[in-house]
Amino acid sequence: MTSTKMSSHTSPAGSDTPPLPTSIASQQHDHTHCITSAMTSAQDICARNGARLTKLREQVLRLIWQSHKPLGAYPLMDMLAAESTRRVAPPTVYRALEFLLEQGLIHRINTLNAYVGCTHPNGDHANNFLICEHCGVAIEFSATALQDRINESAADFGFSIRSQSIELVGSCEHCEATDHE
Amino acid sequence: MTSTKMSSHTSPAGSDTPPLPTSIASQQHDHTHCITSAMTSAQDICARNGARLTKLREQVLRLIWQSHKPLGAYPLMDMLAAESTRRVAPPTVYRALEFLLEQGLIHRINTLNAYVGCTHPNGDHANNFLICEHCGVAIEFSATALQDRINESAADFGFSIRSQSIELVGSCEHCEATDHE
DNA sequence: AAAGTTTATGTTATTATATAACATATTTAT
DNA sequence: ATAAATATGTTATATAATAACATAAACTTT
Repeated sequence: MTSTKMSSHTSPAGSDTPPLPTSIASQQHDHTHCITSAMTSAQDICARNGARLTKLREQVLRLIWQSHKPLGAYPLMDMLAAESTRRVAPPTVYRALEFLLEQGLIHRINTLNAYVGCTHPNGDHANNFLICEHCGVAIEFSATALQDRINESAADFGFSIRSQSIELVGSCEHCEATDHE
Repeated sequence: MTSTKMSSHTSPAGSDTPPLPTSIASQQHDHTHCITSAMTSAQDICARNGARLTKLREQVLRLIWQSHKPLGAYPLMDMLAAESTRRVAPPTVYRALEFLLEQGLIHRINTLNAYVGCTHPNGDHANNFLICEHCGVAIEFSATALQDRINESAADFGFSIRSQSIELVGSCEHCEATDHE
């Protein structure tokens, strides 16, 4: 059995999320790969949508992808300012975020008022997250059986879903194992 | 077949939510009953918890229960000010909200930054909502099958859930039927 | 009932998050 | 080259929430 980089990107049993590493939480994955893959994917998607991934937007996306921890708009603004000579104002950040949200390249985590890269911007884009209170990492996941129950619940009430937000806050495997008071 | 007040409080098939009227969305339910029942229930719960449901806290809860539409802290503040002679500052509101959240009497809707009365403060308190973009009503629901899939997804990742937020945004049955552009 | 303790509320200031409105620059289309 | 559309810059402001400290009300102990 040969070990490759991709071999660390396995899914837990029962989950539909295919390329999404459990090990994101344990910081043991090839994150450089995450970034380059996200940037390439972003270019493809924007090209396909006839949307312009400008220098600024690309820079914002790259900064968000520095980690799997949702990043607030103001910290992001500071990072942009640090990489630039001129000052950066809120609308600059929020417009880039708006664009990236529209293109499905990032998600907004409502419980944190923060933004994180979408790990499967091509597929379902289901917007389901496991958010660790200890390390700050947000793990995106999808599961057909879960989505079926969601759709069922909505149908029971005659409700039409336009967008959904499922955010489970707690402790990831790594942090649960580690000692945290 | 005799028609009673409670008869309107039926649940859709497949849902576990027992006393929760579909008709909340269509504004055809006995809302006075919602309020009085919520206030009585609140008193019981606080008494049981040894928590003090003060005049202010009760007033805030009553104001939140004026409708099934999540209410922002600042609108709530204005309503409090309108009912009083003195001015009301944010901490007054937020402390009352914090108390009511702790007692499980209200929920915070993250996608709206707003607060709504909990329609089953005794039971699961699952924090699942259908939020209508058109009329603003938030319908709380619970479903065992859904919760099972949620727990399953978390377990797949070795994740321990401390709190969860499921918010489905779209159109309620009534608004979907009605003409809205 | 008086004194001490805890809990709740009042008050002022500030932090955090996000958007409105308008100006300038850049890119795309004609 | 010009016009139109799109993106970014800039200033001001709206909206949401909390920190820090002062006062008041409620319970507790004697």
